[in-house]
Amino acid sequence: MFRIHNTMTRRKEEFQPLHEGLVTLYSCGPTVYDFPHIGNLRTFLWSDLLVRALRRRGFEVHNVMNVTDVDDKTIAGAEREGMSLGEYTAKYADYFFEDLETLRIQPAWKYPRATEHIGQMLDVIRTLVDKGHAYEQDGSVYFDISSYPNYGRLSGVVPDEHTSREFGRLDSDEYELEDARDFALWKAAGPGEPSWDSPWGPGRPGWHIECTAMAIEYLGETIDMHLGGVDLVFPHHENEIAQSEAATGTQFVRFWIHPEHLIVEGEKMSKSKGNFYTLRDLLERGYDPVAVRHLLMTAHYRKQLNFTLDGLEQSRQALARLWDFADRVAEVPEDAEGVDLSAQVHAALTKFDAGLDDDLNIPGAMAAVFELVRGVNPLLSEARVGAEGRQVLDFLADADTVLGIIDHEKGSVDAEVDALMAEREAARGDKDWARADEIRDELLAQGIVIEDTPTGPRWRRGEWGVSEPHVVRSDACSHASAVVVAGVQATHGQECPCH
RNA sequence: GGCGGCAUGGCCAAGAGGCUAAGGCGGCGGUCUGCAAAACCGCUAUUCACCGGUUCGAGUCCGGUUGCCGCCUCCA
Repeated sequence: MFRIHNTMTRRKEEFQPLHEGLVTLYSCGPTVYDFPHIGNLRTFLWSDLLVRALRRRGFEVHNVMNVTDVDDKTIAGAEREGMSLGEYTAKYADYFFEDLETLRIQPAWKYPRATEHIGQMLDVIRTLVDKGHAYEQDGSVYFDISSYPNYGRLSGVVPDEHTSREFGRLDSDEYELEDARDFALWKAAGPGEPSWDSPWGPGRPGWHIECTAMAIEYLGETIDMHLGGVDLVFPHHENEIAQSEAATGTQFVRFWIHPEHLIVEGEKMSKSKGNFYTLRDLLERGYDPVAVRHLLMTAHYRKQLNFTLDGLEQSRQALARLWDFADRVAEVPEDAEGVDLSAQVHAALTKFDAGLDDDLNIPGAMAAVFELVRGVNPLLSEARVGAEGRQVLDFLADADTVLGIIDHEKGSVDAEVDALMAEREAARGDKDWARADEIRDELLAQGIVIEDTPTGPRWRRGEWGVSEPHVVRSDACSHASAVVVAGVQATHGQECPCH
């Protein structure tokens, strides 16, 4: 039984989809005007984890994430970089998709672009005007909040004239509105701005209407889940509800899910504070993207995550433990005799599922994985794990369909390393410790750690997460050429001018 | 100013009133090892920001105080 917190009711509720076996999920996606920062990515990651958890529960999931490619920022950005709006947004959309892939975020079912759904938006706006929920003024169309009595139910925020005036919305708005709270569904084109034809003259859609139109287009008038960062609760999601339900006359969203923001070193992330990170920034510092993924999911989604470089280091160590464990289990010979592990694996699986089902408690689920690691590790050391180790590997693979952090490449060593290891074994046989240690040091310098176990020596990477050279795709950023070799921090430490 | 959220060991972080307060990282001691490494064991929170209250019983519920964060304005 899957339970999830619903912002509308402010409590955890048992989830069942409207249509048996199929979950419809709409997640607010990026506005493609800049590189995604780690805060953006955390929200997208939680959307990914939700989808993965639902799929593991046996549901088919139709998840849609919009790409906002027309608004004030994209228009201004295209102007600044001397590109067309289409070229400009395509460039940043590519960066967005690259980052998702780097973080092992599975592709959504659909990624609709706002500019490709202008017709559907105009349909909704026309319906709202016809039904008396919206009005035209000077070529723009506004939603009449007073026509929708339930406004404010999601956020608890009901702006009144006093609030609006205090924050200058009246002054800053060049239009004369009947009600200061009303928001734009359609904006009349300004000079030189990209525009589309409409019954009210050339213009472009307001931000809120895009989600309504595209959600209805792909998922229907009532969707099971809608996810977005907490900052979107008001006014974005509040406005979505108002315009959607006013247009369709039926419930728009059954479950509202809002991941909290992350903060950096205890403070809100902002460019002016110098604590603003993109994924690329972290990769250039030599961190493994999987460590970033791990760190972003260490705190429950409804709690703020304090993102620190020290935390990234902790994640790196935790992954090293996990990966080395998985390798050691995988290295057990097929025909080895061993003890029964089914009870331990079953306990881990039970606790793992309980975590996922309880409002997506990934930290709790992850604890189940580590408890199994601690339970099986001593058996490995004593060579008491046999063919039953397969159960452990199956569990890890199963858990990883949600977590997405366990799968990794161990890589291989070349013949020269093999030869050195053999030579070292021979030296040890002769009790030539000096030569044996010399070889071990030599391999260590190459980033390869040798461990002597009861069943013979084994090798592993010395610095999981920083030893692999990681080159950001050259077309993504011509300055990003950071290469980290064998656990040695990159010397390329300059800020990229393009960031 | 209005509204909302959070405060758990050195760090990160679970914990829908009641077994000895998960898990990860780090530190110290030990076992194992030719020495290491890894792994494991023990120690590192008689206590959950502070003050009251409800209850047989509260980290978990209520009120207050302090601190931090967020929304109210573009924002994941």
